[in-house]
Amino acid sequence: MALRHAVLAVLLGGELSGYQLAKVFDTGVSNFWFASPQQLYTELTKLEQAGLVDGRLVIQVNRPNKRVYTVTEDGVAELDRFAAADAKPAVIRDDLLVKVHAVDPSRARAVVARIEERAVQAAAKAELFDETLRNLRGDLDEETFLATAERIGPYLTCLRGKRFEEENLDWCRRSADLIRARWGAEMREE
Amino acid sequence: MALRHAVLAVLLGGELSGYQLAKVFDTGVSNFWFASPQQLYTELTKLEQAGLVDGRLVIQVNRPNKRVYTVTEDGVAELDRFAAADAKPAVIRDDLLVKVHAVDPSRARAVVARIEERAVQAAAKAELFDETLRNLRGDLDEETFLATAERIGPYLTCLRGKRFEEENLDWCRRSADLIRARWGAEMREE
DNA sequence: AGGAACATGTAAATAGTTACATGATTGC
DNA sequence: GCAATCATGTAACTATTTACATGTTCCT
Repeated sequence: MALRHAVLAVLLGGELSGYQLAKVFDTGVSNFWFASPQQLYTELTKLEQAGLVDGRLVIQVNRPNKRVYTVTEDGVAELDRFAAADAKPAVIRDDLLVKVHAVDPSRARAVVARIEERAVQAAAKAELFDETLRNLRGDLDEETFLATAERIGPYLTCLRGKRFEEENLDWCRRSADLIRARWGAEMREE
Repeated sequence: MALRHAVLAVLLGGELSGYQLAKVFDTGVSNFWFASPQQLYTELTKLEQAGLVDGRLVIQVNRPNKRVYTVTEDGVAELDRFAAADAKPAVIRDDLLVKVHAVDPSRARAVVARIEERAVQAAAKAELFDETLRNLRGDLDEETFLATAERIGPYLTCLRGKRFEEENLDWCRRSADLIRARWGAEMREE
Protein backbone atom coordinates (compact mmCIF):
# COMPACT_ATOMS: atom_id res chain seq x y z
CA MET A 1 0.00 0.00 0.00
CA ALA A 2 2.49 2.58 -1.12
CA LEU A 3 0.33 4.12 -3.82
CA ARG A 4 -0.52 6.67 -1.16
CA HIS A 5 3.13 7.62 -0.86
CA ALA A 6 3.55 7.92 -4.60
CA VAL A 7 0.55 10.26 -4.71
CA LEU A 8 1.85 12.33 -1.79
CA ALA A 9 5.30 12.54 -3.41
CA VAL A 10 3.80 13.88 -6.64
CA LEU A 11 1.52 16.36 -4.86
CA LEU A 12 4.60 17.83 -3.15
CA GLY A 13 5.19 19.53 -6.50
CA GLY A 14 1.97 21.54 -6.20
CA GLU A 15 -1.78 21.07 -6.05
CA LEU A 16 -3.31 18.86 -8.71
CA SER A 17 -6.71 17.43 -9.59
CA GLY A 18 -7.26 13.71 -10.02
CA TYR A 19 -7.28 14.17 -13.75
CA GLN A 20 -3.99 16.08 -13.76
CA LEU A 21 -2.48 13.55 -11.38
CA ALA A 22 -3.44 10.77 -13.78
CA LYS A 23 -1.57 12.55 -16.56
CA VAL A 24 1.53 12.89 -14.40
CA PHE A 25 1.38 9.20 -13.49
CA ASP A 26 0.99 8.37 -17.14
CA THR A 27 4.16 10.21 -18.10
CA GLY A 28 6.75 11.43 -15.59
CA VAL A 29 6.06 8.85 -12.89
CA SER A 30 5.29 5.84 -15.08
CA ASN A 31 8.86 4.56 -14.86
CA PHE A 32 8.62 3.85 -11.15
CA TRP A 33 4.97 3.73 -10.21
CA PHE A 34 2.13 2.61 -12.39
CA ALA A 35 -1.41 3.57 -11.39
CA SER A 36 -4.63 3.84 -13.37
CA PRO A 37 -6.82 6.96 -13.18
CA GLN A 38 -9.45 4.93 -11.31
CA GLN A 39 -6.94 4.03 -8.66
CA LEU A 40 -5.91 7.65 -8.28
CA TYR A 41 -9.44 8.96 -7.85
CA THR A 42 -10.08 6.33 -5.19
CA GLU A 43 -6.78 7.00 -3.48
CA LEU A 44 -7.32 10.76 -3.35
CA THR A 45 -10.65 10.23 -1.62
CA LYS A 46 -9.01 7.92 0.92
CA LEU A 47 -6.10 10.29 1.48
CA GLU A 48 -8.50 13.17 2.10
CA GLN A 49 -10.52 11.11 4.57
CA ALA A 50 -7.26 10.20 6.34
CA GLY A 51 -6.34 13.89 6.50
CA LEU A 52 -3.13 13.47 4.51
CA VAL A 53 -4.30 15.78 1.72
CA ASP A 54 -6.68 18.75 1.55
CA GLY A 55 -9.14 18.99 -1.31
CA ARG A 56 -10.36 22.30 -2.68
CA LEU A 57 -13.05 22.80 -5.31
CA VAL A 58 -11.97 24.99 -8.22
CA ILE A 59 -14.83 26.54 -10.22
CA GLN A 60 -13.91 26.81 -13.85
CA VAL A 61 -15.50 28.52 -16.82
CA ASN A 62 -15.31 26.78 -20.17
CA ARG A 63 -14.61 23.42 -18.60
CA PRO A 64 -15.95 21.23 -15.78
CA ASN A 65 -15.16 22.16 -12.19
CA LYS A 66 -12.43 20.20 -10.51
CA ARG A 67 -11.17 19.30 -7.06
CA VAL A 68 -7.47 19.96 -6.44
CA TYR A 69 -5.45 18.44 -3.63
CA THR A 70 -2.55 19.62 -1.46
CA VAL A 71 -0.43 17.63 1.00
CA THR A 72 -1.23 18.45 4.65
CA GLU A 73 1.22 18.52 7.56
CA ASP A 74 0.11 15.00 8.44
CA GLY A 75 0.79 14.02 4.85
CA VAL A 76 4.35 15.35 5.09
CA ALA A 77 4.85 13.46 8.37
CA GLU A 78 3.67 10.30 6.63
CA LEU A 79 6.25 10.87 3.89
CA ASP A 80 8.93 11.33 6.55
CA ARG A 81 8.06 7.97 8.05
CA PHE A 82 7.99 6.40 4.61
CA ALA A 83 11.41 7.78 3.66
CA ALA A 84 12.93 6.32 6.81
CA ALA A 85 11.54 2.80 6.21
CA ASP A 86 13.42 0.17 4.21
CA ALA A 87 12.72 0.31 0.49
CA LYS A 88 11.06 -2.88 -0.70
CA PRO A 89 12.48 -4.53 -3.82
CA ALA A 90 10.91 -3.12 -6.97
CA VAL A 91 7.96 -5.02 -8.40
CA ILE A 92 8.14 -5.38 -12.16
CA ARG A 93 5.72 -7.19 -14.42
CA ASP A 94 6.50 -7.03 -18.10
CA ASP A 95 4.57 -9.05 -20.64
CA LEU A 96 7.10 -8.45 -23.36
CA LEU A 97 9.98 -10.11 -21.52
CA VAL A 98 7.74 -13.12 -20.81
CA LYS A 99 7.14 -13.43 -24.54
CA VAL A 100 10.87 -13.16 -25.24
CA HIS A 101 11.68 -15.69 -22.53
CA ALA A 102 9.39 -18.17 -24.29
CA VAL A 103 10.58 -17.43 -27.82
CA ASP A 104 11.19 -20.39 -30.12
CA PRO A 105 11.23 -20.82 -33.92
CA SER A 106 7.45 -21.06 -34.17
CA ARG A 107 6.85 -17.96 -32.08
CA ALA A 108 9.82 -15.93 -33.34
CA ARG A 109 7.92 -13.92 -35.93
CA ALA A 110 5.24 -12.79 -33.46
CA VAL A 111 7.75 -12.01 -30.73
CA VAL A 112 9.93 -9.91 -33.00
CA ALA A 113 6.86 -7.92 -34.01
CA ARG A 114 6.06 -7.24 -30.31
CA ILE A 115 9.65 -6.23 -29.63
CA GLU A 116 9.58 -3.76 -32.48
CA GLU A 117 6.37 -2.21 -31.18
CA ARG A 118 7.98 -1.80 -27.80
CA ALA A 119 11.07 -0.24 -29.36
CA VAL A 120 8.94 2.51 -30.86
CA GLN A 121 7.25 3.15 -27.52
CA ALA A 122 10.58 3.18 -25.69
CA ALA A 123 12.01 5.76 -28.07
CA ALA A 124 8.94 7.96 -27.57
CA LYS A 125 9.14 7.67 -23.80
CA ALA A 126 12.85 8.46 -23.73
CA GLU A 127 12.14 11.61 -25.73
CA LEU A 128 9.32 12.51 -23.34
CA PHE A 129 11.55 12.14 -20.32
CA ASP A 130 14.15 14.26 -22.02
CA GLU A 131 11.56 16.96 -22.62
CA THR A 132 10.51 16.82 -18.98
CA LEU A 133 14.14 17.15 -17.91
CA ARG A 134 14.54 20.25 -20.09
CA ASN A 135 11.39 21.76 -18.62
CA LEU A 136 12.55 21.09 -15.07
CA ARG A 137 15.97 22.65 -15.75
CA GLY A 138 14.61 25.73 -17.46
CA ASP A 139 17.51 27.97 -18.50
CA LEU A 140 20.04 26.28 -16.24
CA ASP A 141 22.45 23.58 -17.28
CA GLU A 142 22.09 20.27 -15.49
CA GLU A 143 24.96 20.76 -13.08
CA THR A 144 23.76 24.18 -11.93
CA PHE A 145 20.17 22.98 -11.65
CA LEU A 146 21.08 19.99 -9.49
CA ALA A 147 23.30 22.13 -7.26
CA THR A 148 20.72 24.84 -6.62
CA ALA A 149 17.12 23.68 -7.22
CA GLU A 150 14.62 23.48 -4.37
CA ARG A 151 13.50 20.02 -5.47
CA ILE A 152 15.88 17.71 -7.24
CA GLY A 153 13.92 14.48 -6.62
CA PRO A 154 11.72 14.66 -9.73
CA TYR A 155 14.80 15.39 -11.83
CA LEU A 156 16.67 12.39 -10.47
CA THR A 157 13.77 9.99 -11.02
CA CYS A 158 13.32 11.39 -14.50
CA LEU A 159 17.00 10.78 -15.29
CA ARG A 160 16.43 7.16 -14.29
CA GLY A 161 13.36 6.94 -16.50
CA LYS A 162 15.16 8.36 -19.49
CA ARG A 163 18.08 5.98 -19.14
CA PHE A 164 15.72 3.05 -18.59
CA GLU A 165 13.89 3.73 -21.83
CA GLU A 166 17.12 4.25 -23.75
CA GLU A 167 18.35 0.89 -22.52
CA ASN A 168 15.01 -0.66 -23.39
CA LEU A 169 15.31 0.63 -26.91
CA ASP A 170 18.83 -0.69 -27.22
CA TRP A 171 17.87 -4.10 -25.85
CA CYS A 172 14.83 -4.30 -28.14
CA ARG A 173 16.90 -3.62 -31.23
CA ARG A 174 19.61 -6.05 -30.25
CA SER A 175 17.18 -8.80 -29.27
CA ALA A 176 15.13 -8.49 -32.44
CA ASP A 177 18.32 -8.70 -34.50
CA LEU A 178 19.54 -11.75 -32.59
CA ILE A 179 16.24 -13.59 -32.92
CA ARG A 180 16.19 -12.87 -36.65
CA ALA A 181 19.80 -14.01 -36.95
CA ARG A 182 19.01 -17.24 -35.10
CA TRP A 183 15.73 -18.14 -36.74
CA GLY A 184 15.40 -15.91 -39.78
CA ALA A 185 15.16 -18.93 -42.07
CA GLU A 186 12.30 -20.55 -40.15
CA MET A 187 10.56 -17.19 -39.93
CA ARG A 188 10.59 -16.77 -43.69
CA GLU A 189 9.39 -20.29 -44.34
CA GLU A 190 6.11 -19.86 -42.52
CA MET B 1 -3.61 -12.40 -15.56
CA ALA B 2 -0.30 -13.12 -17.18
CA LEU B 3 1.33 -14.83 -14.22
CA ARG B 4 0.18 -18.00 -15.92
CA HIS B 5 2.19 -17.14 -19.00
CA ALA B 6 5.26 -16.32 -16.96
CA VAL B 7 4.99 -19.72 -15.27
CA LEU B 8 4.50 -21.51 -18.58
CA ALA B 9 7.47 -19.65 -20.09
CA VAL B 10 9.73 -20.75 -17.24
CA LEU B 11 8.51 -24.36 -17.33
CA LEU B 12 9.46 -24.49 -21.00
CA GLY B 13 13.00 -24.87 -19.67
CA GLY B 14 12.15 -28.21 -18.04
CA GLU B 15 10.00 -29.63 -15.29
CA LEU B 16 10.13 -27.89 -11.92
CA SER B 17 8.42 -28.13 -8.54
CA GLY B 18 6.69 -25.15 -6.96
CA TYR B 19 9.63 -24.69 -4.69
CA GLN B 20 12.15 -24.72 -7.54
CA LEU B 21 9.95 -22.40 -9.56
CA ALA B 22 9.90 -19.96 -6.66
CA LYS B 23 13.69 -19.92 -6.66
CA VAL B 24 13.80 -19.18 -10.37
CA PHE B 25 11.30 -16.36 -9.96
CA ASP B 26 13.37 -14.99 -7.12
CA THR B 27 16.50 -14.80 -9.27
CA GLY B 28 16.52 -15.18 -13.05
CA VAL B 29 13.00 -13.95 -13.68
CA SER B 30 12.75 -11.25 -11.00
CA ASN B 31 13.74 -8.52 -13.43
CA PHE B 32 10.59 -8.91 -15.47
CA TRP B 33 8.08 -10.78 -13.39
CA PHE B 34 7.72 -10.68 -9.66
CA ALA B 35 5.71 -13.44 -7.95
CA SER B 36 5.70 -14.76 -4.39
CA PRO B 37 5.98 -18.50 -3.66
CA GLN B 38 2.36 -18.51 -2.46
CA GLN B 39 1.23 -17.11 -5.79
CA LEU B 40 3.19 -19.77 -7.64
CA TYR B 41 1.78 -22.70 -5.68
CA THR B 42 -1.72 -21.37 -6.29
CA GLU B 43 -1.04 -20.74 -9.95
CA LEU B 44 0.39 -24.24 -10.54
CA THR B 45 -2.76 -25.77 -9.09
CA LYS B 46 -4.90 -23.61 -11.36
CA LEU B 47 -2.76 -24.37 -14.41
CA GLU B 48 -3.02 -28.10 -13.77
CA GLN B 49 -6.79 -27.88 -13.39
CA ALA B 50 -6.91 -25.96 -16.66
CA GLY B 51 -4.81 -28.68 -18.34
CA LEU B 52 -1.99 -26.32 -19.29
CA VAL B 53 0.57 -28.19 -17.20
CA ASP B 54 0.94 -31.80 -16.07
CA GLY B 55 1.92 -32.52 -12.49
CA ARG B 56 3.92 -35.60 -11.53
CA LEU B 57 4.75 -36.72 -8.00
CA VAL B 58 8.43 -37.39 -7.40
CA ILE B 59 9.19 -39.61 -4.41
CA GLN B 60 12.43 -38.57 -2.79
CA VAL B 61 14.60 -40.15 -0.16
CA ASN B 62 16.33 -37.85 2.31
CA ARG B 63 13.96 -35.01 1.59
CA PRO B 64 10.23 -34.39 1.24
CA ASN B 65 8.45 -35.61 -1.86
CA LYS B 66 7.61 -33.03 -4.47
CA ARG B 67 5.32 -32.45 -7.37
CA VAL B 68 6.96 -31.36 -10.62
CA TYR B 69 5.19 -29.76 -13.54
CA THR B 70 5.59 -29.84 -17.32
CA VAL B 71 3.88 -27.74 -19.98
CA THR B 72 1.22 -29.65 -21.94
CA GLU B 73 0.31 -29.21 -25.60
CA ASP B 74 -2.55 -26.96 -24.53
CA GLY B 75 -0.04 -24.98 -22.49
CA VAL B 76 2.15 -24.45 -25.54
CA ALA B 77 -0.90 -23.38 -27.55
CA GLU B 78 -1.73 -20.87 -24.82
CA LEU B 79 1.81 -19.47 -25.08
CA ASP B 80 1.39 -19.19 -28.85
CA ARG B 81 -1.74 -17.10 -28.39
CA PHE B 82 -0.01 -15.02 -25.75
CA ALA B 83 3.04 -14.32 -27.94
CA ALA B 84 0.79 -13.10 -30.74
CA ALA B 85 -1.14 -10.65 -28.53
CA ASP B 86 -0.04 -7.04 -27.97
CA ALA B 87 2.39 -6.64 -25.10
CA LYS B 88 0.93 -4.46 -22.37
CA PRO B 89 3.12 -1.67 -21.02
CA ALA B 90 5.32 -2.88 -18.17
CA VAL B 91 4.00 -2.35 -14.66
CA ILE B 92 6.68 -1.07 -12.32
CA ARG B 93 6.29 -0.19 -8.67
CA ASP B 94 9.43 0.92 -6.91
CA ASP B 95 9.38 2.34 -3.40
CA LEU B 96 12.88 3.68 -3.64
CA LEU B 97 12.14 6.01 -6.52
CA VAL B 98 9.10 7.32 -4.66
CA LYS B 99 11.36 8.18 -1.74
CA VAL B 100 13.82 9.90 -4.07
CA HIS B 101 11.03 11.78 -5.83
CA ALA B 102 9.99 13.21 -2.45
CA VAL B 103 13.51 13.99 -1.20
CA ASP B 104 14.05 17.33 0.54
CA PRO B 105 16.65 18.61 3.04
CA SER B 106 14.86 17.05 6.03
CA ARG B 107 14.53 13.65 4.38
CA ALA B 108 17.88 13.67 2.56
CA ARG B 109 19.80 11.66 5.15
CA ALA B 110 17.24 8.83 5.25
CA VAL B 111 16.85 8.74 1.47
CA VAL B 112 20.58 8.54 0.85
CA ALA B 113 20.76 5.62 3.28
CA ARG B 114 18.01 3.79 1.33
CA ILE B 115 19.75 4.51 -1.97
CA GLU B 116 22.97 3.05 -0.66
CA GLU B 117 21.20 -0.10 0.49
CA ARG B 118 19.74 -0.49 -2.97
CA ALA B 119 23.12 0.06 -4.58
CA VAL B 120 24.49 -2.95 -2.71
CA GLN B 121 21.54 -5.09 -3.77
CA ALA B 122 21.83 -3.93 -7.38
CA ALA B 123 25.51 -4.88 -7.50
CA ALA B 124 24.70 -8.34 -6.10
CA LYS B 125 21.90 -8.87 -8.59
CA ALA B 126 24.03 -7.77 -11.52
CA GLU B 127 26.66 -10.32 -10.45
CA LEU B 128 23.96 -13.00 -10.14
CA PHE B 129 22.66 -12.31 -13.63
CA ASP B 130 26.19 -12.47 -14.94
CA GLU B 131 26.66 -15.84 -13.30
CA THR B 132 23.42 -17.09 -14.83
CA LEU B 133 24.60 -15.90 -18.25
CA ARG B 134 27.85 -17.80 -17.86
CA ASN B 135 25.95 -20.93 -16.87
CA LEU B 136 23.62 -20.65 -19.84
CA ARG B 137 26.53 -20.14 -22.25
CA GLY B 138 28.59 -23.01 -20.90
CA ASP B 139 31.83 -23.25 -22.87
CA LEU B 140 30.62 -21.16 -25.76
CA ASP B 141 31.26 -17.47 -26.20
CA GLU B 142 28.17 -15.26 -26.32
CA GLU B 143 28.07 -14.86 -30.07
CA THR B 144 28.30 -18.58 -30.75
CA PHE B 145 25.76 -19.39 -28.05
CA LEU B 146 23.20 -16.92 -29.39
CA ALA B 147 23.71 -18.18 -32.94
CA THR B 148 23.26 -21.85 -32.11
CA ALA B 149 21.37 -22.47 -28.84
CA GLU B 150 17.97 -24.18 -28.81
CA ARG B 151 16.56 -21.55 -26.49
CA ILE B 152 17.92 -18.03 -26.53
CA GLY B 153 14.98 -16.38 -24.73
CA PRO B 154 16.25 -16.87 -21.19
CA TYR B 155 19.63 -15.51 -22.24
CA LEU B 156 18.11 -12.39 -23.78
CA THR B 157 15.95 -11.62 -20.74
CA CYS B 158 18.94 -12.21 -18.50
CA LEU B 159 21.00 -9.74 -20.51
CA ARG B 160 18.29 -7.18 -19.90
CA GLY B 161 18.28 -7.94 -16.20
CA LYS B 162 22.03 -7.57 -15.93
CA ARG B 163 22.07 -4.26 -17.72
CA PHE B 164 19.11 -3.04 -15.67
CA GLU B 165 20.90 -3.71 -12.40
CA GLU B 166 24.12 -2.17 -13.66
CA GLU B 167 22.23 0.95 -14.56
CA ASN B 168 20.51 0.89 -11.19
CA LEU B 169 23.84 0.77 -9.45
CA ASP B 170 25.14 3.64 -11.53
CA TRP B 171 22.05 5.75 -10.89
CA CYS B 172 22.12 5.01 -7.15
CA ARG B 173 25.72 6.15 -6.85
CA ARG B 174 25.18 9.27 -8.87
CA SER B 175 21.95 10.20 -7.09
CA ALA B 176 23.41 9.70 -3.62
CA ASP B 177 26.36 11.90 -4.59
CA LEU B 178 24.11 14.60 -5.99
CA ILE B 179 21.85 14.66 -2.94
CA ARG B 180 24.86 14.91 -0.68
CA ALA B 181 26.30 17.68 -2.84
CA ARG B 182 23.03 19.60 -2.72
CA TRP B 183 22.17 19.19 0.95
CA GLY B 184 25.29 17.88 2.64
CA ALA B 185 25.38 20.84 5.01
CA GLU B 186 21.80 20.38 6.23
CA MET B 187 22.41 16.63 6.55
CA ARG B 188 25.36 17.19 8.87
CA GLU B 189 23.49 19.75 10.98
CA GLU B 190 20.75 17.35 12.04
C1' DA C 1 -22.49 15.52 -35.73
C1' DG C 2 -18.48 13.27 -33.82
C1' DG C 3 -14.09 12.91 -31.57
C1' DA C 4 -10.79 14.49 -28.21
C1' DA C 5 -9.67 16.47 -23.95
C1' DC C 6 -11.51 17.71 -19.45
C1' DA C 7 -13.47 15.82 -15.18
C1' DT C 8 -15.05 12.19 -11.70
C1' DG C 9 -16.81 8.48 -9.98
C1' DT C 10 -19.05 3.23 -8.61
C1' DA C 11 -19.18 -1.79 -8.67
C1' DA C 12 -17.77 -6.35 -9.77
C1' DA C 13 -14.23 -9.34 -10.56
C1' DT C 14 -9.45 -10.64 -10.35
C1' DA C 15 -4.94 -10.61 -8.48
C1' DG C 16 -1.66 -10.16 -4.96
C1' DT C 17 0.06 -9.86 -0.08
C1' DT C 18 0.47 -11.39 4.52
C1' DA C 19 -0.27 -14.29 8.23
C1' DC C 20 -0.88 -18.78 9.65
C1' DA C 21 0.11 -23.80 9.39
C1' DT C 22 2.91 -28.06 9.00
C1' DG C 23 6.61 -31.20 8.67
C1' DA C 24 11.09 -33.62 7.00
C1' DT C 25 16.26 -33.68 6.65
C1' DT C 26 21.00 -31.86 6.77
C1' DG C 27 24.75 -29.62 8.81
C1' DC C 28 26.75 -27.13 12.69
C1' DG D 1 19.26 -28.51 19.93
C1' DC D 2 18.82 -24.95 16.28
C1' DA D 3 19.04 -22.86 11.88
C1' DA D 4 18.73 -23.58 7.05
C1' DT D 5 16.90 -25.72 3.12
C1' DC D 6 13.42 -28.47 1.16
C1' DA D 7 8.44 -28.81 0.41
C1' DT D 8 3.37 -27.27 0.17
C1' DG D 9 -0.54 -25.35 1.22
C1' DT D 10 -5.06 -22.33 3.25
C1' DA D 11 -7.44 -18.15 4.64
C1' DA D 12 -8.13 -13.35 5.38
C1' DC D 13 -7.26 -9.14 3.77
C1' DT D 14 -5.84 -5.54 0.50
C1' DA D 15 -4.98 -3.79 -3.95
C1' DT D 16 -5.70 -3.60 -8.75
C1' DT D 17 -8.10 -4.08 -13.02
C1' DT D 18 -12.00 -3.72 -15.92
C1' DA D 19 -16.43 -2.53 -17.07
C1' DC D 20 -19.92 0.66 -16.54
C1' DA D 21 -21.63 5.46 -15.95
C1' DT D 22 -22.07 10.54 -16.80
C1' DG D 23 -21.55 15.13 -18.43
C1' DT D 24 -18.96 19.47 -20.38
C1' DT D 25 -16.48 22.20 -23.93
C1' DC D 26 -13.66 22.75 -27.98
C1' DC D 27 -12.48 21.83 -32.52
C1' DT D 28 -13.30 20.09 -37.08
